[in-house]
Amino acid sequence: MTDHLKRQVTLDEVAERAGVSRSAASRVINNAPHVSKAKRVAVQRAVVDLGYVPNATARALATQQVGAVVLAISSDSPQVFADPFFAEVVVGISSVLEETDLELMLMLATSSRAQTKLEQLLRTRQADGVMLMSMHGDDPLAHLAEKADVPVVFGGRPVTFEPQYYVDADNRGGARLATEHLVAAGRTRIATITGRMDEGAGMARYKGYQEALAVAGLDASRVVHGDFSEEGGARAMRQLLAEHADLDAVFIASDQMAIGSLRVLKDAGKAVPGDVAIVGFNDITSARHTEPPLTTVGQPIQSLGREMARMLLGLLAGETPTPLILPTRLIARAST
Amino acid sequence: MTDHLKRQVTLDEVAERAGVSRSAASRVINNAPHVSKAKRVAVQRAVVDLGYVPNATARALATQQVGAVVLAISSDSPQVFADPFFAEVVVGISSVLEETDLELMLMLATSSRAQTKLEQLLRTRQADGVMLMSMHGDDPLAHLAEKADVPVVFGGRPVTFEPQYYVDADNRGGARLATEHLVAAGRTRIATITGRMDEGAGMARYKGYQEALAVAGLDASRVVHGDFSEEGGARAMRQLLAEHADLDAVFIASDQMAIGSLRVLKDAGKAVPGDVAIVGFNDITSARHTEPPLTTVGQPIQSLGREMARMLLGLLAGETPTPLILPTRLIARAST
DNA sequence: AACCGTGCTGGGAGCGCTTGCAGACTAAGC
DNA sequence: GCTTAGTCTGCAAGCGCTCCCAGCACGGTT
Repeated sequence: MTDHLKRQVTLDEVAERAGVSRSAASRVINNAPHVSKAKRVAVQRAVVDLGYVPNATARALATQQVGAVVLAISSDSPQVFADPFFAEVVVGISSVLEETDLELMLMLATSSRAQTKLEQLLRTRQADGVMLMSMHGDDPLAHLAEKADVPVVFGGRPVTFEPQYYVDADNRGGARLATEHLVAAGRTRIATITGRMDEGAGMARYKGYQEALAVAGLDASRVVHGDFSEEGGARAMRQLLAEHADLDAVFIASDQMAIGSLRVLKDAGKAVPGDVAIVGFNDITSARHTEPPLTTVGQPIQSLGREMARMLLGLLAGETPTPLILPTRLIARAST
Repeated sequence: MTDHLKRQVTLDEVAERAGVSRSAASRVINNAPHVSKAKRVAVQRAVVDLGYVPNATARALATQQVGAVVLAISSDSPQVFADPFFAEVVVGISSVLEETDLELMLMLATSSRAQTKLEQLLRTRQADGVMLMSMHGDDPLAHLAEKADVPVVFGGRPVTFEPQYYVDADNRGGARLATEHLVAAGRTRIATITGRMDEGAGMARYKGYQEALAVAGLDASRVVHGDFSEEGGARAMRQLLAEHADLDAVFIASDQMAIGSLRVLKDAGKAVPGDVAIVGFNDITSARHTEPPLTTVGQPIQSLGREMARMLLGLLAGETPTPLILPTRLIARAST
């Protein structure tokens, strides 16, 4: 703690040094009109001489704009955020925010204390806008957000309703792609391990699977519900094997679960893709390094973040953006 | 954009409804002394009746405290942040911040614009404190931070100097552990693929390797410098194989590089760990899923974040914390 | 010569909150 | 009963900035 006290340079000092009024100085800082060339230059000089930087707080108070948006992750477990997924989203968001004067605040609303904070935020305009990723089913926050006092864009869609503004990945389309891929490979007894059915992504991927099989005229009853986790995937695969010993392929709603499944399959002496073909979802880094490398569905995660930010910016600018669904694509590797 | 306009409830309204002065109301909000029980209760009632939430901006202006700290990642590439490492750090940080009234702001200082922003932040107290992770060598920001106008704690140490407040993982110790493990396994021609030598972690891990071999009286000249990336690891391994065909083990400064190396080793027909034993660093998730699963050094990443936040909190409270070095540990798997 | 833009200019009133301070009031202490 | 200390209480002065507004100067119209 050196000299945290040497007071900040204020607008008044700048004005004085430049020999103009505070109002005039303010105008040139925000380069507003109605300032003569001469004064404008004088102020600019003073600014660099003094090393003036506007006080964001004071400005915020005066303009009633915070100058910051928040990315809120509402979830029941703090660990979800450890998922690299979010790191990527953040990179996307931050890449577009970087070109604005907005700061990014992060809220991991996992404890009830944090949830309350988020709620208040939504009500009381402590941020100019929020990007909300709500992970579990009927999150009350999600509803609250819809009628919030501040613009909200959703990342992903809750299961229970369709928010007004959101950007989502085409989970259903991706799942269909994956399943069709299995069909095209000649598999006929195609099972699925779903994600959590109280999450939008889990539900959508399951629907995609059903659609593809319906089109192909195949049986879509080999279903076990998982939870997106590796351990859950292993469990689900054991159950699948027990209940549907005849399966020759399975579409698994996340790579993590696929990895768990692979282990079980190996222990059970099933060859992949010989006996059973596997396709996962997400294209996490690990998917390239499994044995065999995992065929999976990739989604443009950074774009997701980028588009969320852009949409929010649009909202802040008074536009009325339309929801966005980002394409997913099949990445064929050795597990099919 | 519904009715973002219904004005906020202010302290004055609370005071009026409670029949007290604004000062009194303020005191109970901040539960300061010198308020009679009766008025205290009255104000509290008014607060809930009105749904009052203090305006953070106004408070910040009055108290000269922002109520937020920032996590800044200074780097030349935006992609570094995509590393799950940071997601974990953030989880740690946010878990301790959650119990305070501080918000977390994120700055990925990757463009020069963002760098400038960070610089100003450091000078002008736009945050109450900052946690800085500076990735590349002689980052001018790092020096700037040391004499900043606001408390700064470093995550990891720059190569060029030792900051006053930091928390770091015991990279050197971990590397020593890893190398000793190789020695203990009877390997004698132990090479290393280092990380970037302009990063603290890269340097420290290299030193640890050297130390261990010195103690064991073994040759420490089988060295190739990598860059922490998977591709770089592959490249380095090819070079290593070409220059030191006799090696029987290699300590690789990151799991990513180890993964790249594994591929090269396989192509070269070398068995792991039969012909050459491998140990990585970081214990990323993928490390469990390589073929064979990777022996590696794990570091307590969430703790790193947690301790950074705690240290910053201490600083804000006027304490003078001492730097912290977190232990790393060897995780033995099948590659050794 | 009276009149009307048009573009600058600075004064000053906020934005919502904290806090030093002086006054009022209460409870002891002698 | 009067001082002394102690506890409330509200006034008012900020925190640093924005922005409305009235005032002014200047040049061009009638």
